[in-house]
Amino acid sequence: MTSLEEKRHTLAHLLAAAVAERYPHAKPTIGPAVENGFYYDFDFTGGDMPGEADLAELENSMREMLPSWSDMTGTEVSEADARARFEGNPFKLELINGIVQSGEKITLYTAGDFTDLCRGGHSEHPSKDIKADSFTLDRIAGAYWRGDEKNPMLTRIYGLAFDTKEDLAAYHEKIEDAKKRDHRKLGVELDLFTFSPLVGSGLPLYTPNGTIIREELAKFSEELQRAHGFQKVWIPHITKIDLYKTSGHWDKFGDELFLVKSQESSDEFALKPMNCPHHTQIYAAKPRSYRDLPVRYMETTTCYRDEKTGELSGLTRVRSLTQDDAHIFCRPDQIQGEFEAIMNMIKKMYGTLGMEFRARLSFSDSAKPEKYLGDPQLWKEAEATILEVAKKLELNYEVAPGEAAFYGPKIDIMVVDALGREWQCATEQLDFVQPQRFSLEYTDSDGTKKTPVMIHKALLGTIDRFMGVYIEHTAGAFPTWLAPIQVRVLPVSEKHTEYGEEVLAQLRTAGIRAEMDDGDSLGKRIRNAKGLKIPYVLVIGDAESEAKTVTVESRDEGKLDAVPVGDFVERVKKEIANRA
RNA sequence: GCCGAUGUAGCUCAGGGGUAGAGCAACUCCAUGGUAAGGAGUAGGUCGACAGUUCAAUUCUGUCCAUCGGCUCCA
Repeated sequence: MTSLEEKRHTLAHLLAAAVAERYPHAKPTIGPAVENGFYYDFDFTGGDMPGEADLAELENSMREMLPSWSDMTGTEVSEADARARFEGNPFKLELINGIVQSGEKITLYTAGDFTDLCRGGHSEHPSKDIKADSFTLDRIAGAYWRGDEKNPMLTRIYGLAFDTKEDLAAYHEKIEDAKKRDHRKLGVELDLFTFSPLVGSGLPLYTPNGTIIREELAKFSEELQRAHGFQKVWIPHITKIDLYKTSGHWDKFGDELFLVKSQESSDEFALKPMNCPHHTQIYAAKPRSYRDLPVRYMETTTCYRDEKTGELSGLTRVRSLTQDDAHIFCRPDQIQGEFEAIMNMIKKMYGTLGMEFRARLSFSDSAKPEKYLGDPQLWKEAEATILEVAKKLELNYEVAPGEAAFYGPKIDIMVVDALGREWQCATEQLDFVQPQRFSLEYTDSDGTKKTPVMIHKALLGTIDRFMGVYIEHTAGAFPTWLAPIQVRVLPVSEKHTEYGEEVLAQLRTAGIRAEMDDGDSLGKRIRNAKGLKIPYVLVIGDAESEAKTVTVESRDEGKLDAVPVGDFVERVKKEIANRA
C-alpha cells in the first residue's frame, strides 16, 4: 500500500522532471512531501523563471509524463558516480557531502527518464498509484536554501496532493471556509480594526467595536488574576537601554528594539519589547522577606517589537502587541502552587471561550546542558514539578525536550481553533536567570539572602493575536459578553420608534450594549443585523408596543416567543454575567 | 529583510498611452413596512506616493509605501 506521503514525495519528483524538461537550466535541489502536498526548490538563475501563470503548463506536463512512470526504482551508487552525475549542481553536491559524512548510502531513484538523488520513500508504481486528478500545482514562492537567509534564495513550487480528486476538492473547500473566516476580512466587515499606511505596517488601530472586545478580554483575564492574588502595576513604555543590557536582552534581541532618542540627555532609550525587566525593578525597590512571597504583578500593556516587515500579517503578527502579562517572584518551594494556579486560570479562560487546548511541556535537553543557565538541580526539580502539575490537572500534554528557553522550563499552551489549527497563546515560564542578573533577593527564614525564582505568565498571550485567532474561531459570531453590539432593536415602522426608544433605554440602563436601527425596510435591517452576527435582534411592532413585550430573534437559537422587556433584560444580563 | 504577486470610489471589482466605470455602502426623496437586499435620484476617485520616458502617463520604466503568498527567528 502506497502512503499518501509516498505519493506526495513521488509527485515532487514528477514536478522536478516537468521542470527539467521545460527549464533545462534549472538546478533541482530538494523536494519533500509536506502537509497537504509537496514542494520542490529550484535554482533558476541563468535562464527563465516560471511565474504563477506557468504553473498550469507544468501541471499539464506532469500529467502527460505520469503514464510513463510505471516503475520507480532506486539504485545505490558510489560517491564518485553521484558527484559526476550532479556535477554543476552545488546544491546536490552539498547534499552528497552530507550523506557521505553521515555514513549513509547514496541512492538514486529513477522513474521515466528522470533520475534524482533521493533517500527513497516513493510510490513504486506511480502511474498506477497516483490519480492524475488528485494533485495540482498551487503556488510559487521564494525560499532560502536550507532555510537560512544567508544562503541563496531559491524558487519553491508548491503542489497540493491527496489520494483522490474528492479529497483535493475537500481541501479547497476548507481553504475557502478559512478565507471566509479570515480575521483580516472580518475585521473590515465587522468594523473591528484598521491599519493606516501613515501610521505604519503592523500597527493596528482598533475601532470602537474592536476596542470593546479587547477590553472585555482583558477584563476577564484581570478578574481571573485578581482572584488568585495578582496585583496590577503600571510601567512606562520606554526605558533606558541599560535595563536590557543588564537583563541580557540587549545582546539577544537588540535588533528588534525600536530605539528612542532623547534630545535633552545623552541617555539612549528603547520602547519596551517585554515587561519583565521593568517589573523586576518594582520588586527590587524595597527589601523582601520570605513572608512577602509570592509577589505577583500583572499588567495588560503594550510592547513594541521591530519585526521584519515581510512577516507582518493582520493581527497575528504585529509590531505593537498588548499582552495580559504577569510576573511572579517566589521561592522555589512555591513553584508548584503558582504553576497550578496559573494553569487553573488558563483552563477557566479557554473553557469559557469554548476552545480546547493542549499543553507542551518545554523542557531542557539533557544532552546539551550548556544551552541552559541556572542551577541544574533546580532545573531538574522544576521540570519534575511541572510534570506533576500537568498530571494532577489532567492536562492533555506532551513533553518536548529541548524546547525550553535558556532561562527556564515552561508550559506552552497550544489552543485549537474551529478549523483544527493550533495557535500558541497562553504560556507560563520559569526564569532562573533574570532574578540573578538583577540581583533580586529576599531574606529567608534563617536570615540569609536568597534569590527568588521568577515566573512569566500570560493567559491570552498577545491580545491582538488572540483576537485574530478568536475572530477566525468564531467566524465573528462572538459570545454575547464579547459581542460589540449585543442587542439591536428593529421597530417595524416609524410609529414604533417611540416604544423602541423605551426598550433601548431599558437595555442600556441594564448595561447591555444595544442600539436601534430604524432606517430601511425591515427585511434589509434583519439582513444587516444577521451579517453583523448580532446575538439578539428585537423586532417590535403594534403587538409588542401594546403588550410592552419584545419579539426576540436569537442568533444561536432562532426565533423566540415574545416576552416582557424586563424578562429579556434579565436573560441577557445573566448571560453576560456568566460569560455564557 | 529576501523571493514572487498585487495596489482603480468606504467595500468587491471591470477597464486601459488621449486625465475613468459597475454593484453594494453613503446622502436625498418616495414607500408605513412583521423576519436575509422595496423604489427613484444625487454625490463620491491626484487610478498607492514620488521620479523618468513621451506631444500626452492612471496605463510604460524606476524607486519608495502598503497589502497578499512564501522563507527565518521569537523575550
